[in-house]
Amino acid sequence: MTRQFLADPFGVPVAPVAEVAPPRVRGTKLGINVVQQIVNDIVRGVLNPGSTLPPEADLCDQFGVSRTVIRESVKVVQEKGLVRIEHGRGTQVTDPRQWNLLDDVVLTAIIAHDANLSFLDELVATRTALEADMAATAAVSRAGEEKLRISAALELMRSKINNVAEFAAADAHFHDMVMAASGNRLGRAIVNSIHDKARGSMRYHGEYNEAVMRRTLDEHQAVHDAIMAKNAEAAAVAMRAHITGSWSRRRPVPDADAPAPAARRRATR
Amino acid sequence: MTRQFLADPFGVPVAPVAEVAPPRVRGTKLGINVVQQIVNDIVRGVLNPGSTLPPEADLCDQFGVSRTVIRESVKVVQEKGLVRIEHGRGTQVTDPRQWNLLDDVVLTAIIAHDANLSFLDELVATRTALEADMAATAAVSRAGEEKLRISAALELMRSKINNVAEFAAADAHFHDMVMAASGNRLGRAIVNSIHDKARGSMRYHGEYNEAVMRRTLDEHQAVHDAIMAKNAEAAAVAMRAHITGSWSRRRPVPDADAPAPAARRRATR
DNA sequence: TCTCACAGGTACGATGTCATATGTCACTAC
DNA sequence: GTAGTGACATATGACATCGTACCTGTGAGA
Repeated sequence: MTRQFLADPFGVPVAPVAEVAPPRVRGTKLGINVVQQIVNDIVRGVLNPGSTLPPEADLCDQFGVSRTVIRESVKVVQEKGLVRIEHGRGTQVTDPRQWNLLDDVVLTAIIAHDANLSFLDELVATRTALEADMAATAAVSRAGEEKLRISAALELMRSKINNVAEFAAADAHFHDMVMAASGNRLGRAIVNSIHDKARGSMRYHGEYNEAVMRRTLDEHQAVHDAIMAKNAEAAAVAMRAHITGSWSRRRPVPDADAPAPAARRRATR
Repeated sequence: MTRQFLADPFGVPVAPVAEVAPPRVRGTKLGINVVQQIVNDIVRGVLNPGSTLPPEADLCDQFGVSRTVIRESVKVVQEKGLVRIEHGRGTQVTDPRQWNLLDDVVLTAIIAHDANLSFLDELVATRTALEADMAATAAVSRAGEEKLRISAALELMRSKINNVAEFAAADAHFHDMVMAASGNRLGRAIVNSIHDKARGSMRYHGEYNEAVMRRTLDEHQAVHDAIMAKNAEAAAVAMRAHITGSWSRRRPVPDADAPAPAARRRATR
C-alpha cells in the first residue's frame, strides 16, 4: 500500500481527475462519482494523510457539480473514515488506521491498488479465522434447524456441479449457512462484507473447472461431517484447510518478499 | 434484539422523538443528532425493516432543521446500511443483515438495546477468534521490531499496575502491538473498532482491582512468552483463554436461555 | 381489456444567502 | 519589544427556494 504508481511531482492537492465532460449517465447519482474519485485519490496516495482537500468551491469546479453534491459526498467520505472535516479549517485526510476497511468503496479501491496482493492475504486470513471459529461453534450449537440447512446447502452444491454460476452461488450459500448456525451475527456480517470483494478480485488464474468443483465439494463435505459429528475441533480444522487451500491454489503469484500473514500457516486449530 | 421495550401501538413510522426545543448546543453539528435519532429508532425497532421513512419535508418539521441537514443525515444513515434511498419512491429501512454492525453509531445503539447481552457475546467471540489467530501469526512472524514492542508493552503494563486508568490503556496497547506484529491490518482494524465499545459497554460488575490486574498481567505474560517462543499454537490458546476468561469473569449474568455462541467454549486451538 | 398520458409525491440537484469557526496579520497599548 | 485586540480572508454549517428526474397510481381513450 505504500508503493506509489504515479508519483505526485507537484505536491499540490489538486485532484488530477475530472477534467471536463460530466457524462451524466441517466440514472446514476452525481455523488457516487465524486465519492469514488476522492476515495481513489486518497487510497492511491495522491492525497496523502495529513494533507488538506481543496475547499468545497474548488471541488465544485473540478467535478463540475454544485456545492450540494460536494458537501454530501465529502461527508460520505468522512463517514468512511478517510477524511476529517473541520469547521473553518478545511478537510484533512486521516491516518490510514482510521479508515473503514470494510466499506465497499474503500475496500474496492484498496484491492485495486493492492499491487502485491498483501491486502488480499490479510482478507483471507481474517476470513479464515472467523469462519473456522464459527464452524467450530456451529458444531457444538444446539440449533438443529440451522444444521439441516447446512446439509441442504451441501446437497444443493452437489446438484449444481454442472452449472458454474449456480455452483458458485451454492458454495457461498453453504458458507453462509454454517455461519448462521453459529449464531454469530457479527462475524457473519463481517465475512459476508468481505467475501464478495475477495472473490471478485481474486483474479483467478484457473476458473472453476470440474476438478476444482469436485475438490471444493469434498472439502465442504468434510466441514459438514465434522459439524454433524459435533466435533468442533475437526470442523475448525476442515474449514481452515478449505479456505486457505482454496486461496493458495488460486493465488496468482507465490509472492516471495511479502510474507502472507496467515494464509501460509498450516491449520493449527 | 427482537424484544421490544416500548410497543409501538400506532404502527406508523412517525418518529416519536424530536418534539420541540432544538437545544442547538454551540459547537455541535445538527446532523449528528438527526443521525443518532434515526439510527436509534431503527435499531430499537420503532422503524421496522421494510417500512418507509417520512419524506424529507416531514423530517424537516420533526427535527426542526432544513432539508440540507436532513438530506445529508439520511445519506449518512444509508451509508451505515440501515436504509436504502430510492429516487422518487422514498427511503426504506433495510434488512438487519445489511446493517454495518461495525459502525460506531450503529454499534452503540445495538449494544444499548441489547437486553440479554447476546450481541456482546458475539462481539467477544469475534474478537477472540481474530486475536487468537493474530497472536498465532505474530508468533511465527519474522518481524523482530514488532516483537520488541510487545515486550515493551508488557513492561509498560507492569509499571502501571498502580494506576488503573493507565493500566487499562497499557492493556489495550499490548493487544494492539500483538495485532500489529501479525501484520494483519484488516483484522487489527476490525478488533480495534469493536474493542472500545465492548470495554465501555461491559457494564463491569467488579471494576479493575489489584487481583484482576495481576491476573491480567499473568495472562498477558503467557501470551508474550508463547509468541517469543515462536509457538503459534500456544499463543493462540493463551490469547483465547485470556479474552474468554476475562469476559466470563466480567459478564454480569450467566444468561441461562440464550447460549453464548463461543465465549463459553474452551480454548480449542 | 389494454395502453398511455397525466398528476401527485418523492428524491435529486443548483443556486444564493447568511451564519459560524478558524487562522493570519497589522495595529495598538503597555 | 511583547502581548492583546480586532479586522479580514477563508473555510464549513445551515437555510430557503427553485427546477428536474423518477416512480406510481389513476383514469380516459382506443
